[in-house]
Amino acid sequence: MNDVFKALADETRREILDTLYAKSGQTLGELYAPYAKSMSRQAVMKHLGILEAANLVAIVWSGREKRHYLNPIPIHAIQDRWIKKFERQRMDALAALKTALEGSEPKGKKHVQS
Amino acid sequence: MNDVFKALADETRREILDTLYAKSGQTLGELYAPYAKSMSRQAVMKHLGILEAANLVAIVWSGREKRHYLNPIPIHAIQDRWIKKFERQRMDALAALKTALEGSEPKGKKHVQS
DNA sequence: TTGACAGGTAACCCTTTGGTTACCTATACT
DNA sequence: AGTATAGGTAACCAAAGGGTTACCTGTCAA
Repeated sequence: MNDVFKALADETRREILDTLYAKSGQTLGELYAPYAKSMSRQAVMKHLGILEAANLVAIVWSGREKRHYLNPIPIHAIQDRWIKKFERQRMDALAALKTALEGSEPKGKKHVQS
Repeated sequence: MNDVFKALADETRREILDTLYAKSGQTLGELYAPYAKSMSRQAVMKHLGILEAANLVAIVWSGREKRHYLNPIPIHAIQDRWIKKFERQRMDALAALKTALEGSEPKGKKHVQS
């Protein structure tokens, strides 16, 4: 799961996933197009390689074309095994935070740092 | 939001959030304890600094002690503004992926790469 | 069969990151 | 007042990251 978090840490890679979300099965050439002015094809290839290694993208070759398919499973795994937990007690945590922030400056003995 | 993804990309930092989830309001010393054998207090401090910068953790000083509180909002934001979308069409994406994988090796003309 | 096209490999470069050590500051305790 | 305690700063380091350029390979179409 660490690979997935690492993969998602990069803006470009998240954009690529968004692009594949909009239309799965795109080739490297197609995925590269939007970045043609900002980075090399090889750079995009590296990003796709990382997404592939994290299993976020599955590859299907057809002839000389490589098609990229979004695999939603790892994202779901993160949602399910990690985020869900924090989501569950969100209000509790917020309440605790609020209380802590409130009770933190009486009588000048304690002080908060924004 | 990029800061949040970056912050979550590190295993240690995710562990720290887990620790704060279990018990919010811990001091640096307390949070450092589990890592005492594997890394320096300063290293843990840096991680906390990154979590703080990403607004995942809020600080309250009381005397010479620094209390760390989990802030669940950024995690919720990621869940809501990013993951939710993928979650929504999960089955569609999986179906498309499955179809692509199936239709990819007839007549030896096409081949799949695991 | 040859050339254009889709993609891959490798070496290299600079910056960021995660960690270290050494030393400093501020609060609390006695 | 003096010392232990909680935390902070700074300089430094090796490795990982994101990118580049140059060149190679495999497939399609004329």
